[in-house]
Amino acid sequence: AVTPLSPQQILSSVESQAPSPAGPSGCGPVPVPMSPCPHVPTAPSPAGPSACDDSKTNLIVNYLPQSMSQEELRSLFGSLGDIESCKLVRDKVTGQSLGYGFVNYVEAGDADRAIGALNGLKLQTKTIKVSYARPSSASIRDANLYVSGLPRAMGQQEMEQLFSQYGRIITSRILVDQVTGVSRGVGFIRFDKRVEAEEAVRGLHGQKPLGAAEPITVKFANTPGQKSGGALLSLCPGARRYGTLHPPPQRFRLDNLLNVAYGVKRFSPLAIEAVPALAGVGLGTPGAGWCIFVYNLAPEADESVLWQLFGPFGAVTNVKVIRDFATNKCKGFGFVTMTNYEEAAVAIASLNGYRLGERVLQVSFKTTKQHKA
DNA sequence: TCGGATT
Repeated sequence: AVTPLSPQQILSSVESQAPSPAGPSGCGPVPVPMSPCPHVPTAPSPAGPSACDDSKTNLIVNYLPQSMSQEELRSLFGSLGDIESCKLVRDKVTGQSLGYGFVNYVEAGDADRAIGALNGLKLQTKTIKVSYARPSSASIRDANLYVSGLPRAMGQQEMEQLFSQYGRIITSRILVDQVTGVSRGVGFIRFDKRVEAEEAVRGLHGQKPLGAAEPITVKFANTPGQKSGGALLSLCPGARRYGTLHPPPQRFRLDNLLNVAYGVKRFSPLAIEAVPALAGVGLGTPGAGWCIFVYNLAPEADESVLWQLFGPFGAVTNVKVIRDFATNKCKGFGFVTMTNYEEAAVAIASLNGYRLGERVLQVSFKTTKQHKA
């Protein structure tokens, strides 16, 4: 039972925020699936060409803060006019906000004013995007592509230029390293139409961009919500069978940090997002985190070892054992991604030099890929 | 002895 914030409360909370850490696209790091408008007449519409035309009243709102509820969305947009319907899109399984929603006004003029008034509004750590929703249609579904192997020097504009020959691009993004801002060589392209995306896969998958050393891969993106498996294991890292290992006596906790630094009385997602230094490190920020290199794993080592070693130190979002392709044996190293810097640092300090059977682990933050001399 | 990557 959360009391919805009034628009004034939401807006006033904006004033105390630091500027949004916008990426190259000028937008926050939330997932931005563009989905068809959920406002679809279920009954045959009455005669008349404009009877079911929402194109001038129905808005899609992207980059909503994770914590914003449908009621808050309605409250914010309701301040600009009467709302016919309002829908925050949530994950089917978890009920978590997917960070976007739809607002359908009664009057087209209000929708137009809402774009002018609310597009670009900073809410907590996000900069919301307000635009007309495209009509719901099967042809715009599954039009989102995942691209990897991009040259590090390629920017968003350049990537769009490469793909735009296949159709109208709705959104694009290149993922960047959270510290250096350097491209991670992977990105997303959403086309207006699925057939355009299909053509782009046919035309660009395995191709080398002009001047590039490596070919890119182009495939349909995973639907948001499917995470890399095993995350739940980190919640029950009970195993101690690798010897005496002492998890940090003093766990670093977000709520403690907040209490100390900001005098916040209790833990809440809203409070996390209100703290600039912690922005984007909460739950639901896939792809972010601190990557840790683990060396001297046994050939038989598997992912569960890494979960068990690192889980006690805090939030682990991903683990990976690197294996030889032919033998499927571990090549002696692996990677662990942890959400919080402090927890990662404690894990490294605790596990570097840790004896695992006959082996002594070397654990450090991952370095940048070394290139040959 | 530092991958592949999924907003």
